[in-house]
Amino acid sequence: MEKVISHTRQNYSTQTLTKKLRGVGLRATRQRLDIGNLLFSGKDRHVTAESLHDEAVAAGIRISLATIYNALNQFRDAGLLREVLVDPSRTYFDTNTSSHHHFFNVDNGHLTDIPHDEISVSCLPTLPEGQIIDGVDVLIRIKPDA
Amino acid sequence: MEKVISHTRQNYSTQTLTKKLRGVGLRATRQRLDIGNLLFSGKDRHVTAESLHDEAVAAGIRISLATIYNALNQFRDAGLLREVLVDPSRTYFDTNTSSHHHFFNVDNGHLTDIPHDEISVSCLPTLPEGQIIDGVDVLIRIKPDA
DNA sequence: TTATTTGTTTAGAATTATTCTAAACTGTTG
DNA sequence: CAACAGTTTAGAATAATTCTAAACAAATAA
Repeated sequence: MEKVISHTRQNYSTQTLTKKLRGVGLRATRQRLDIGNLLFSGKDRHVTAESLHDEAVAAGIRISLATIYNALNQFRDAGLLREVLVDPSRTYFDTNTSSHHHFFNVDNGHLTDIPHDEISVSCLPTLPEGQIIDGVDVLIRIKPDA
Repeated sequence: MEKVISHTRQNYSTQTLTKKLRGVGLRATRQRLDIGNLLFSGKDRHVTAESLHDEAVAAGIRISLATIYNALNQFRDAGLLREVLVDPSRTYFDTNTSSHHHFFNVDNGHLTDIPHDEISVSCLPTLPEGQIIDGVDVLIRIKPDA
């Protein structure tokens, strides 16, 4: 029986990712590197724990669903991901953490970013006593014409 | 053993409520009248299935949690309530169905309305091909100052 | 009014997303 | 490399919500 040495997946530099994780106080474990690789390699993405797990499994990555949940929550807490509210029945995460908003296609559940310069909120409202703004979310629900 | 005739709760006219329900194709059952009474009697409200059930029980209303879920979903589908996205772990309903937005206090979970004239979204963004707007939600998350 | 039909309620089971537990394991630091 | 603290994991636990199917009540027909 031979031991198979899995060759390193490395679209996004492992070194860069490691720094990113260490920078927010997380150890660069194999699992976090693997999913970080899936999340941060290319363009911005929107995932759920389940969808990311499916993708990892399809890519031959050995990782439990619980670890995906842990990592997504840690990444969010660390500011590496942003949680987006679109559907009360599941949680979506966005790799784009910059200030921007979303289109949510109610017909097929697809979520897309609205560049921050394409929308603006005139925030006149008086905040309740002693409160400050933690964040602003704009969600534009869209559906097929007619 | 005497039969107790429960006297009618009637802050909000039962007749008006009955019309409201019939108007959207729902039978005016005792349970729907009772919770309609809780929801539409006074000022605008924000509830969850659980919170409304607790309130009903406290008011001596006999109604199961499943019925609350059914009714809230039916009321929402009928346009009598509006679902508000604030917390992926539970669903909130707003009795104010007019166009308006929300403050969500992340510290204590309280939800308050922002009058529609106190905020505006400059909606320049180009919609994806063949799509139209179904609705726009603005959520301003607030927290205690420092 | 009574009978029939169809919609509604309900308890409890089932489902689903998510978190917890505690044991095995692995980065990291000295 | 030793030791510790952080991490992963399978599986159990939890919590919100929906489902099931039997009892019941509102609307309608007769």
